[in-house]
Amino acid sequence: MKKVSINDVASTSGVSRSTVSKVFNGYADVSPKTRKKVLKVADKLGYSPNAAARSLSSKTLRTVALVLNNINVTRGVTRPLEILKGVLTYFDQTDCEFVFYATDSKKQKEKSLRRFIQEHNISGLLIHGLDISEPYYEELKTINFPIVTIDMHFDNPNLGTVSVDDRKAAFDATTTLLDKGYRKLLCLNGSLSAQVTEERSEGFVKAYRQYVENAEDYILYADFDETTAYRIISQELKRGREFDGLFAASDLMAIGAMRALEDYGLRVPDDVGIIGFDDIILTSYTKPTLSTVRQDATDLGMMAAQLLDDVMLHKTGAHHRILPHSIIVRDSI
Amino acid sequence: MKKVSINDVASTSGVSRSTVSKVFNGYADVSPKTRKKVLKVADKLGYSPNAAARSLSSKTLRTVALVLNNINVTRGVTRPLEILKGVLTYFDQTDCEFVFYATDSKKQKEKSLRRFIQEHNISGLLIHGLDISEPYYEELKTINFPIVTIDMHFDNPNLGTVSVDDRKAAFDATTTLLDKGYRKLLCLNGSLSAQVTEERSEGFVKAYRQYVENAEDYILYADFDETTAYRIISQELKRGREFDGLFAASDLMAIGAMRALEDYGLRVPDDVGIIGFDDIILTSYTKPTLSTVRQDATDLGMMAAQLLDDVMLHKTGAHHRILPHSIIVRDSI
DNA sequence: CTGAAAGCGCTTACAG
DNA sequence: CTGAAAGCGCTTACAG
Repeated sequence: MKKVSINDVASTSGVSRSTVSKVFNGYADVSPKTRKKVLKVADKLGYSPNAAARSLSSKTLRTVALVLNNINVTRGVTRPLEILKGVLTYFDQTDCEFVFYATDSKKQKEKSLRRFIQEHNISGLLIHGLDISEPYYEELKTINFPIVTIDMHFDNPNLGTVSVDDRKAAFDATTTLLDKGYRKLLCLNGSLSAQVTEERSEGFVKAYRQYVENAEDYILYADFDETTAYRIISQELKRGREFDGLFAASDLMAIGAMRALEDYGLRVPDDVGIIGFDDIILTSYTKPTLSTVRQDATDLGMMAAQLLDDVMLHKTGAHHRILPHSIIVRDSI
Repeated sequence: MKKVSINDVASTSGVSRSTVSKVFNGYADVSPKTRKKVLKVADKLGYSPNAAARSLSSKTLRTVALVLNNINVTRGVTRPLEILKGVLTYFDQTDCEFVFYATDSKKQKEKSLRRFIQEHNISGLLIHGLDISEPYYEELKTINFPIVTIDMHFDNPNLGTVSVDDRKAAFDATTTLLDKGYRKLLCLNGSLSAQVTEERSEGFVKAYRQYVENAEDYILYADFDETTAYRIISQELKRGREFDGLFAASDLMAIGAMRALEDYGLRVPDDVGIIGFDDIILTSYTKPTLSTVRQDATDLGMMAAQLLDDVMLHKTGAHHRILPHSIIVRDSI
């Protein structure tokens, strides 16, 4: 496959490079006749403008990046893929170049976000999945650049954010449990290194303190993982902890807890009602099926892309956009 | 954030652009002293070579692309993400630039693979998920370029391929069913528009014809999807089709079939034994848990990346590398 | 409406 | 060991 450049198109259609460029960039000051000829030749030659050259020379071409941290740590969690899908769906209808970048703690140490941005001439960036202990998290606190964070917010007024209202979502989940008549609740929250964790605690407390004094005391911290949840709940049961309703901050933890309860001889939802978070696919396949808080990750991705686009075009300042959540009631409560 | 270019580094460290470039490309003919100084300045300035410029000017820089078709059509299938992970894992340890490209039928019509390759100066490409009716499938038949296809093979000797041995895998799955004593089998195969389908049919037939005359007659074609599988199996049952063992060409179909059987009043594995294909996460969560053919998609991605790298470096010609599969026996047989 | 020329940020022979 | 210069494939004022 030999390369065909703008020069080839120019010479074989008998016009200058400038003109070819204008045609491909939709400038109006080209005669219809010329335009047509150029397009025809380009098509015959199989010409497509080189992205690197465009990115180098153009002042207006925008390239946006989606940075995903810790991809695929857990099988069964398709969230990153869904976010990616949403982001692509949005940017496919724009003229932006799209760059995807998967990172992790190690890579973050080697290359700062600023450098990545420079390297790829990024004009706007979406980022998801950071732990509060990671380098990029630190960097985001002070950076000034068109960035939209997904599921994380910072004090930094330069950053846009998109997420569900985690406080409200946790409040709603807890309230759902209470409405069903469960009164002795437990909240199996995620890792404190995740930003959403604290907010979910607050939501739980806000709802539950209508019934108990120190609602905080009924919160356990885990790591979003099924196995850990299984271990923790098993322990609690052995220690004699009594509860009849459980709000877990991830579906995987809810599933782990469900297994622990079963193994201990308790039944869901008769002895203990459970509600999870995320609405991953597994929730429809467990027995009993799992009630949960649904947040549509594809919508979240689209929303993030939209916000970033608005920010880049100065249609709006950076701010926090909320994705609506919903409570899905299945058989576990 | 103001950009810092090679010129900035050159001038503030008092050397030429050439020298800075040499430092960053690991050339040996730079004095240790100069190298150190340049690196220090670059670090202070936050300099990182611009990828577009490098890609434009360098004759040696390799950029590889992963093209994924129809990402995320089905929730719960993490395969694309796992492949991506494997590919990244491999290329992270090389000096290749990595480009990710999500496509679909519509995009394929708009931009040929050749054009994509030109646009991004690609020197090697990985591709997954094509249907035989799609434009890129057609294009791949004749293209001559370093390409490794994942889960598809072509007569085109220029292309490398990586996959499990689908014929053998289907044979092994069927044999497993037979070994467990099931004798009246049914094969619920995927769509004929997927390439693996025919091979799996062959594997099924090869194993089953030891027991029946026209093993072909016991193959049904669906589309890998749970709902369709449910519908088809329900129909067959109503029509009076009798079988005590089912090999499904995807776990999702196996699950759909399982539900159809249950709804019809049959029990798995007592009345009908089921084995699926892929080992998606759901298999461990259904009741009964699902036996299946395991293929590790992350390994597949790594293997594909490895092969592509070898081909690009002329360490080997394009050929077919087989990923080992294994039979996972769970409660459904 | 068209094209010559400068420039984007690099790399790479090549001369010294 | 170092640097001047050409070139990668484009875009974009600018002159005509």
